[in-house]
Amino acid sequence: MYTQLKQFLARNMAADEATLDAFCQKFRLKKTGRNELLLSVGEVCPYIYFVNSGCLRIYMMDLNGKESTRFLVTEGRFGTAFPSFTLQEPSVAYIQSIEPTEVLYINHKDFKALLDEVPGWERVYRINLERDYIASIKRIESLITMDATQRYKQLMETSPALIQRLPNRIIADYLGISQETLSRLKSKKS
Amino acid sequence: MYTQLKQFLARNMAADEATLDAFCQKFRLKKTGRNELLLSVGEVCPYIYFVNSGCLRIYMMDLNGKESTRFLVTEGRFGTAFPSFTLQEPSVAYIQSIEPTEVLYINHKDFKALLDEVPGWERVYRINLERDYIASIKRIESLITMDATQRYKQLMETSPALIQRLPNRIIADYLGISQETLSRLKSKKS
DNA sequence: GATCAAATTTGACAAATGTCAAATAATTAA
DNA sequence: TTAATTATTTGACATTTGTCAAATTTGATC
Repeated sequence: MYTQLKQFLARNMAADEATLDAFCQKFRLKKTGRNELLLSVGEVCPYIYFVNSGCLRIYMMDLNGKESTRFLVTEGRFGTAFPSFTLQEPSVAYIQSIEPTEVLYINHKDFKALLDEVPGWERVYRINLERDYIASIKRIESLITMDATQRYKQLMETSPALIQRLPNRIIADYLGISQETLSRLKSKKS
Repeated sequence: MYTQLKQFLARNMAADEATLDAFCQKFRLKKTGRNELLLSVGEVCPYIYFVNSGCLRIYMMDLNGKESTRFLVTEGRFGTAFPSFTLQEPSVAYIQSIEPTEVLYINHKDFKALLDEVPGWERVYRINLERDYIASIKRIESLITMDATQRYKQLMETSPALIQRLPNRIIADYLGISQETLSRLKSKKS
């Protein structure tokens, strides 16, 4: 149950088994089905999730019902409606399990406590924030410098598994394009 | 010289004057002119900057010479070519002072040392990372959900001072649109 | 203040992408 | 397996945005 979370920690943190266990025990397990909603717009996101298996999708919906995917979180990664969870304010995004998914979750108060109580965890968390922030900078760059074709091509190179795994519709609104445009890009490929 | 940096620290950190002084003394002062280049593509970014006055611009340039602005950093904020500085790898972006600018700067090694040596600093830095990351998430959202008109309107609401202060060209490539399109949006406004 | 350079605006047109509708294909659930 | 749902593709067209060129305005420098 905690195997992957421990691996995640051990990668960046020199901690003994007791510390790792104490850390992990703050998390609880949840299993969800396909297309299950974990958070709705307007709610304050209470949890941050660690994905053991499956895939979480954080997405927005506009007035016409058009969806846009902010993030996709697969095995071995933390994910949440980050602004809502961090600032404890109402979310503008939904969280959904696209596939049957197994997650570990912890509430905001306990998560903050971990930062105070577990030596080394604040550093590990900070380094992960840096990594996530860098990933978001690269995504911003691709959105302001590349057209749809280039963005799709880049995603194929960096995350081919995602493209195989997820429906077209979700890949499209992750890239910020319509599914029809994506469909045409895929066929027009040389 | 260190007034603003101390204020920045004091906002989130309970530290005595001696600690603040020790912290600040790791930074050196630099004054730049208009449109001066602080970092070029391909270089490993050695410094993170704290802007006392003026404005830094982190931007990219494509093969045709078209520029895109990744970030704008004004008074009282830290800024750098973040992926390059953090990972100490070659930068894909330039750093430029758009206006005559006064910055404090510190190299990567010393900056990392601060995280170990100054109690409370890692927390302050982590909280700022969270804030910057949240800002970048909101920017991604605006890029995948809004058209040019909406993005400009949003920028007018959140940062009217930036629009007044900076040339059209830079606002445009920060929004990911051409300057001609921006010019038309401004006149067509109802 | 005059001159030069840079920034902005405007027009005409081209290219990219979105929208809507329908047809087809694939997947899920009974 | 079949029926029902969901996903994907395709066509026709509308809309948005980009590109290039030129005119105009603004601002910097001597």
